[in-house]
Amino acid sequence: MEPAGLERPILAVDVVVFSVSRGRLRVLLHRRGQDPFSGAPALPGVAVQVDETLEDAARRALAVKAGWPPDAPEDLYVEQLATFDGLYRDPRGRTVSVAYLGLSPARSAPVRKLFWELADGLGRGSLPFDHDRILETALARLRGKLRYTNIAGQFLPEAFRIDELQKVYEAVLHRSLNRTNFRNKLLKLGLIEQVRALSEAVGKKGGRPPHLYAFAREEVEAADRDFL
Amino acid sequence: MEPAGLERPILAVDVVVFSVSRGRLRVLLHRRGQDPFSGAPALPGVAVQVDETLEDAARRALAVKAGWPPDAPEDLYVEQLATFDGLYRDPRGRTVSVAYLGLSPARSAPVRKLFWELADGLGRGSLPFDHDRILETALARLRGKLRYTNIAGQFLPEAFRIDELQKVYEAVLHRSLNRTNFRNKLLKLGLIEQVRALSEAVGKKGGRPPHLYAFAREEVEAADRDFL
DNA sequence: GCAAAAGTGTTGTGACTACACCCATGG
DNA sequence: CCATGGGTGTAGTCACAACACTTTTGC
Repeated sequence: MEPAGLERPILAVDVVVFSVSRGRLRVLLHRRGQDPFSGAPALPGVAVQVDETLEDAARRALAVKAGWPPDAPEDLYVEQLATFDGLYRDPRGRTVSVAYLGLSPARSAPVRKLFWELADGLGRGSLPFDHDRILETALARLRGKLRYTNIAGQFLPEAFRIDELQKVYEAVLHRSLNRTNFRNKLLKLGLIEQVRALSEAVGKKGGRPPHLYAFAREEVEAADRDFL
Repeated sequence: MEPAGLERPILAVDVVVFSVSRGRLRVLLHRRGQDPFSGAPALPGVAVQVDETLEDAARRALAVKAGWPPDAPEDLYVEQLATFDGLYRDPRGRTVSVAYLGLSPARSAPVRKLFWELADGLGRGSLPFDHDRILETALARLRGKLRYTNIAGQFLPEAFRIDELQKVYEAVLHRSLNRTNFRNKLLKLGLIEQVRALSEAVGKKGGRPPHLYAFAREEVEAADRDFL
């Protein structure tokens, strides 16, 4: 019934990796090496091969296209975002792209260089294909999940100070939060718990030494808020 | 391993259409006509063609596989759910499937026959491929969106009584809700608004005639609840 | 009048906001 | 001892669950 041959859409993946450093939300982009849009910054992406999962393809895109360290992708947090269709145009033919959302803690300098500051311009007509829309969707998902999951832990080391966590939230949501209530809310929700007092006050100029906290072990989807 | 030639995954769509009738949540299934799993009930799905969008493919699957009326798919609400990978095995080779979630109001008898009651067994080892997991994901999405969007309107006609709406919520969430508070909450959220008093009391045996309500026009994503 | 269903009001509880205040450290 | 942050307490407001009560119909 169906026409045989190569009359099928090409399946690809694109990856949006966010990171927070120096109080700013940043996104991983690479400069395209081939046409179309050669030289333009874009989300890393590859065509999916028959013998790899979508998530594997996403990690491969980071290594092959963006120069991510070959060992590092393994422990990077990634989740599927959505599948994009229609706007895509490519000389190779019709392409459907499964987008992935990745979150990375601040890392070594060579990796940090891959990230671009998420300024107001980015994501509004500045990226090729439909990457603007993918980026927009990724940011919306990230902001949504901050509210009711422990996903922000992916931006930080195992143990962290509450003020570090608050900076992450403020960078992602792009507005300032009340210090006291931020603290109380996350603690009462059971999202984070105190680990131990900070012994090493690294390069502080004063002030009471903070405690260290960690996100609760389980992948908290924070108790589906009841509807009535 | 894989036959040479088509060294790319096959792209397919599967559709989960829910409906509520007689106080029960139901899902559209069809009996497969070909191997594998010939004769077993399954979600309707087709391979995506180069010249159609994913959503078009999803609507085509309903018409071709499930016998959905050819004119009706146009106004059926559908949204993309997620893309499934890995578990899928098919003689034609590696397949990646983009799942769609559809919501249908109660309709004519021939269409109603396509729906299966969502009993406790369904979705737990009873469907072929990874359709159990797709169904589970669809239900979770539907329940989530009930809480903060006007999506439930897709199950009902333009104007409806509040008790009808409550039955929809109860069927989907699978628990009973407090009549008074259900009413107050949806009204205060601004999700629904009164249209006019009901003139025709169709076959009622008594009681005060209800008002008619409608969902607020816009696709209310109900004001992103602020985080602090 | 009485049952039945729709619609309204009331009260207690708990969450969130916006503060003021106390604590522990470096210089 | 004071500047600098970390940590705790509190009062007002608002949303919400539970439930009693009133309204409007059919019979």
